[in-house]
Amino acid sequence: MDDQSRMLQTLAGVNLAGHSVQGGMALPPPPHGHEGADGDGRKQDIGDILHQIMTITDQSLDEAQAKKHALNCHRMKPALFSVLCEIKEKTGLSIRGAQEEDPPDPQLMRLDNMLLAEGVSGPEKGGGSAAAAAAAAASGGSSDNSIEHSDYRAKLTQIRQIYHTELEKYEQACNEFTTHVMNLLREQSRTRPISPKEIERMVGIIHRKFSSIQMQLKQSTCEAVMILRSRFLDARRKRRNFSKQATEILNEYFYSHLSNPYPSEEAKEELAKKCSITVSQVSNWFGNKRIRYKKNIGKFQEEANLYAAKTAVTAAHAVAAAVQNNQTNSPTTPNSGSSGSFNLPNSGDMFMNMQSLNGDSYQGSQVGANVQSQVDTLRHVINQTGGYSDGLGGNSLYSPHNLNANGGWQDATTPSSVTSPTEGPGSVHSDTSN
DNA sequence: GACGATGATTATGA
DNA sequence: TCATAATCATCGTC
Repeated sequence: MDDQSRMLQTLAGVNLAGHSVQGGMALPPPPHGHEGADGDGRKQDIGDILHQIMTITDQSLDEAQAKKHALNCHRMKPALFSVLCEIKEKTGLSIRGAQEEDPPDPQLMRLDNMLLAEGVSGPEKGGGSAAAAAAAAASGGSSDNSIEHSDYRAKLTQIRQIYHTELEKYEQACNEFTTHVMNLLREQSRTRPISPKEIERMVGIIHRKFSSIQMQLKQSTCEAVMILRSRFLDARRKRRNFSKQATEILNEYFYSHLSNPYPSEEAKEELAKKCSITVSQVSNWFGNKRIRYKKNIGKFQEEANLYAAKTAVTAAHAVAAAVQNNQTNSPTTPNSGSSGSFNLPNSGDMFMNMQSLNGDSYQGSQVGANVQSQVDTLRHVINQTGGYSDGLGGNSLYSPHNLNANGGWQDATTPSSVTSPTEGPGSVHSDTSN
């Protein structure tokens, strides 16, 4: 037996009077029977009320208001009201039993977590995001991606702003609608039994509806962030040629350190700073350069000559100045009869001769950390002009005799290891052993 | 669009 | 961990 019929029966139990309802829904004919005169009176009352209730919606607003007032003042109202409340309470319990204790939506939780991690929701993370930072760290990049980072941050901030604006709008709309519904319910509670719990339940329903809208908003935001992120990461993969100046700096270093083109960390950092690229980009560049140079020495010959010639003068000047300086500082130094000019050998390690220039090593002299590289360059020029031939080919001006038989660069015997005691900490000389 | 140059990535080895 | 070698993907030039 359902609640409604039970209600009617309950009402019938208190002597429901039979009445046909005019102009509207017809109630089933009430049972007639065995009631007395007093019962007839109550039947009449209830019949009136039912009639009024059933016809109230068919009437104009004024008429309805008048009827509502009449109903409110009816002597049977409290009894009817309590019955309705009882029924509604039971109905409400059954509904609550089915709907209460909603477990948190895992999808919503995921969305929330992601938005939080990306810095879209939650407290402001300085406009940045963990993703951007992680991506930067992963690339080993420091400042190279600053432009992309700021771009990413700006876009993320935009998304964040839109998200919060929309969220605010939704919340406002939700609150307004809730208030409106609550007012309506309170208003209606004058004529029909609406318990505070029921209002609460209604509010819950509204909130659930709005939260589903919110979820859509969160989903869209997440998608936007994902797209932005993938674009950002793709952009990072994009190759951009280094500036001409940067390439020149790197090439100069490479060809002037051809005997050992392995820049130290410090050297890399300095090169990176000079070229406005990252240290890892410098490493990449040298890695590529080494392998490509080794693979096709002939192809790089011209380039090598070019850079060697370019730096030769500088190198010569620097070495000469250093020697002169050394002579000035130690006038009685033996074997200083070279007068700053090099007795260049056609074979053997030029560097060793440089070392014996003053009858001693560079220790104590201020020749500078770049001497070895300059020697490399000089050696190149010497080879070029002096027709050094190592049998690799007639056109090998700058012969790669730094490459060992295995195709690798000399390591332990490279000048770098020889000069290491004299090199200052700030030297850009390569000392990375292979 | 083809092609070479070049920066980045990845697998591998010492 | 770093260097090498191979490879990918994009850029720049013709």
